Amino acid sequence: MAELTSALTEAVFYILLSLGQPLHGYGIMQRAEELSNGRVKLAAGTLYGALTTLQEKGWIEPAGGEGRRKSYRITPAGRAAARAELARLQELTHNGETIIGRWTE
Amino acid sequence: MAELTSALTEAVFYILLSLGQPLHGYGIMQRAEELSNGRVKLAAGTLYGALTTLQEKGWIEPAGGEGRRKSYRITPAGRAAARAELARLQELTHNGETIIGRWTE
DNA sequence: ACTATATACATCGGAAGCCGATATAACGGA
DNA sequence: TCCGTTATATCGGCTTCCGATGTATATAGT
Repeated sequence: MAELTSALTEAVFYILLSLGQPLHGYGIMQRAEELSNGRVKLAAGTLYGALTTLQEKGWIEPAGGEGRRKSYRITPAGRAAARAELARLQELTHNGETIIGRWTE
Repeated sequence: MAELTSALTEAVFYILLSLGQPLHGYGIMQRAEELSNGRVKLAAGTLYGALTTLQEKGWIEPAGGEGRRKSYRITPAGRAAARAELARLQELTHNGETIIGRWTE
């Protein structure tokens, strides 16, 4: 019933955003940093752990791979999750702007 | 280092937003639910745990209390943290909108 | 007077997520 | 040859959240 658990972590959100096209794990790391203007640097443990749980949820799936690389692609369920998260963020941001905007100091 | 740990949790963000005026713990629970349009319901463990850690960080402080109630107020450091979090959320939302907007399906 | 509900604070164990360190290994350039 | 980059993976530790449980008072209905 927890509404908070339904929120995606920033790591997961950027992983999903990084998969506009199929990409391998290390590429996701770099793309997430690029998409966030250098702010989000995924630790290895975070990334590879998330890749496992995201596959279990059916939000990403293997997309082959060349050599050592393992590529992943986002699934329709993954896109839906990212869109739902965006809606949550928009509401949260709006609420924050409204409330903080009323602070006098 | 970790850019992700610098993010506030939704629970903490709403607790700070709830403290536009001094309020006691149980009141924060209700105010957070109200501010989020019923979406965020803080569990007791989450709330009272967070009140302790937020005091340790100096983001909130005791503000007296009538009878059983313990009131808290937000500190300048707490307001700064909330504003920084809002900026992060604005950037995150903007990035999400841009990238998801380019998805074809 | 009895009972139910709301108010109010607090702690506990479990689950999940993130981090940094560590390990392994192939590749390319100096 | 040595080093930095690429690349995947696991581990222990820490923090945070949740739901359950416990305790206690206040209020309102019957």
